[in-house]
Amino acid sequence: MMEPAFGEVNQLGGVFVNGRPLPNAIRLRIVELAQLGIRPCDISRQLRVSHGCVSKILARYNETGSILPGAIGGSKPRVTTPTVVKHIRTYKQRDPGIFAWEIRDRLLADGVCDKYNVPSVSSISRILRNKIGSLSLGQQGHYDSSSGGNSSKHPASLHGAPPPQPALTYSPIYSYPSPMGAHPPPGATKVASPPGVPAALANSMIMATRTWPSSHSVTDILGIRHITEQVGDSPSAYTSAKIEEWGNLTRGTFQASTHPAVNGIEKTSLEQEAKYNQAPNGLPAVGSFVSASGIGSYHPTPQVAPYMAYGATPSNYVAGHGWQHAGSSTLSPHSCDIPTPLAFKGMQAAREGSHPVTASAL
DNA sequence: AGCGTGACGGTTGAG
DNA sequence: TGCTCAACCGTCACG
Repeated sequence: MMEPAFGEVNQLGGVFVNGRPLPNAIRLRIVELAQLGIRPCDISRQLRVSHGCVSKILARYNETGSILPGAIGGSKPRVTTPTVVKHIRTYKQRDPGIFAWEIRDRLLADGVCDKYNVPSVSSISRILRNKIGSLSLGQQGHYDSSSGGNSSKHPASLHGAPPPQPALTYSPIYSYPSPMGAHPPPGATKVASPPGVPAALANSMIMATRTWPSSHSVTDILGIRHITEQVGDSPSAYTSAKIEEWGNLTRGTFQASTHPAVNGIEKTSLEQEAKYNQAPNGLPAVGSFVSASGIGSYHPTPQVAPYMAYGATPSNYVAGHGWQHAGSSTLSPHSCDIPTPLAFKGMQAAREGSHPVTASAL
């Protein structure tokens, strides 16, 4: 339903899909530009992304070190897991007169829960009443403690500080078991490694961004250069491009810099993209298109079409980066005729100063 | 002019 | 299987 179809155009002429996050390519770009010293307002204009969004993405990046969007959809993990209930029951059995708030304290003290997932007093009361009280406190079916499988994403990763070390029960939820957990962000300059922030995620993104100085920089990673070429003129091209993009970009981004980067972590993001990738709208064309280009290409061929608005815009910029600047560029309705020169100069300068990004893309 | 913020209309996905 | 609902999204407009 409601497939992204064509997206909408914002006041700046940029294309976006209401309700959906901006492609990682653009998110990454925003951060990258910001790191180059470009002002948010200029970034906003150049990428044709609302300043509110730029602001938000940068703020989040500064806070979490991740450029990825938060987990969308789903439900919050339940705090009253079987394990918790089991403990509550135990407490109650040992001390029938125990108060809910005491149980709460004990759950914390015993490490069954941490402050982030400890049930509220009222929840505990409810448990006592519904699950335990009526059970006559007798041992009865033990809940299988592993239910935790609730593989959900949890919001905490992005904003809330996730529990330092979540109760086991939640490990799958709160602490993204990151294989990378071991090696903290090498270059994690800014990421204060937010507690619990999916280290992997942070890492990955960080790396993605931090590594960019390499020849494989963003441009490449993002494969933005294809923007112009891919964009057909037909609507379908437009669409497909968009969809495709979701599938590739990240993949490319992540893989490019950090291997396992992706695991689990931003499952959300990835999955989402995967989803997109699957041509939800059933456009055959899209599907094939996507997969075709998306498959395996390390540097995905990115078709950032819908957002070309941003890609196409600064032709100079584009050209400068070896993007296939198809002169005309323009593909979409709103492609961009909007001149956005200034900032780019600065940016370019900045870039050139540090590292030529050009070539890699080839 | 630039930026932070909240309302708004939208999508997503676990339960 | 379909629905609910709370999470997130980006844009827009206001201050």
